[in-house]
Amino acid sequence: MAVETDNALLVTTGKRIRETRGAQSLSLEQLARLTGISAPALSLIETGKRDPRLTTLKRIADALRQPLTAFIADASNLTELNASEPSEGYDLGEYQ
Amino acid sequence: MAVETDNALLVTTGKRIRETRGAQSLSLEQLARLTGISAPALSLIETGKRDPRLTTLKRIADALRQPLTAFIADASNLTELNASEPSEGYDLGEYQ
DNA sequence: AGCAGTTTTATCGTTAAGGATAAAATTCCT
DNA sequence: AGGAATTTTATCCTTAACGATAAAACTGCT
Repeated sequence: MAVETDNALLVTTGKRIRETRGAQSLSLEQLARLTGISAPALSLIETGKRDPRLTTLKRIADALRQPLTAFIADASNLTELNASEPSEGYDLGEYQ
Repeated sequence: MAVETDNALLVTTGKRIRETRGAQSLSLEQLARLTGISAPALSLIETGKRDPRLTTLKRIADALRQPLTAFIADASNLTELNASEPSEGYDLGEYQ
C-alpha cells in the first residue's frame, strides 16, 4: 500500500515526525543512527510514502523523546454509536 | 520480528484492542469483516505476536470507533518530560 | 459427555517494510 | 555562481505483515 496512496494518516504522521526532528536540529542521518532505521526509510516515513510498523514508530518516538501518541494524527475521531456492518475503511463520524 | 519478542508495546496494545472488542461483544470474525483484516491476523495482533502497520491499527480503531491513540501504550517512555509543548525546547547538541 | 462457537496456530502465496548502497535532486551555505 | 550537506529516489535483498485456508485448541452450554 503505502507508497502512492497518499494516506492522510501517514502524511500527517510523517509531518509531525519531521517537525519534531527539525525542532531538535537533527538530520535524517543523525536520526537514523539514533533509531537504527535507515535514512532512506525515515525519509519515506516522513513523507507519508511508507506505512510504518508500530515498533518502528516507537523507535522514532523514543529517539525524539516524545510520547508515541504525539505523532499519531488522531484528529480525535471519536464517533458516536453506529451500527456495525460493512468494512470499507472510513468511519462515519466526522467530528465529535 | 514480532512473534517471539514479547514486546511490551505490542502486548499492551493488543490487550487494549481485545478489551475494546470484547466490550462491544464482537468476535474476531466480526471484527475481521469490519476491518478487512483476517481473524488470524487480528488474533496475532491482539496477543502481541504481530507488529502491525500504522494503517492496520487505524482500520481497527475505526471499526471499534475509538481514537487511534486509545490503543497505543504510551506509558513506557523512558522520559516522562514535557506534558505541555512537544516540539519546542529541545536542545541541539547532544548528538552529533 | 458432546457440540457449536471462538480463538489459536500453522502453512502458503503475495506484498510491503526496512537495511544497504548509490545516484539523483534539493537545499543551504559562502 | 559553486560546493557541501541534506534529502529524495531507485535498486536489490531479507524479513515480516497480511489474506486465505485449514486444522488444532479452547470455551461455553445444554
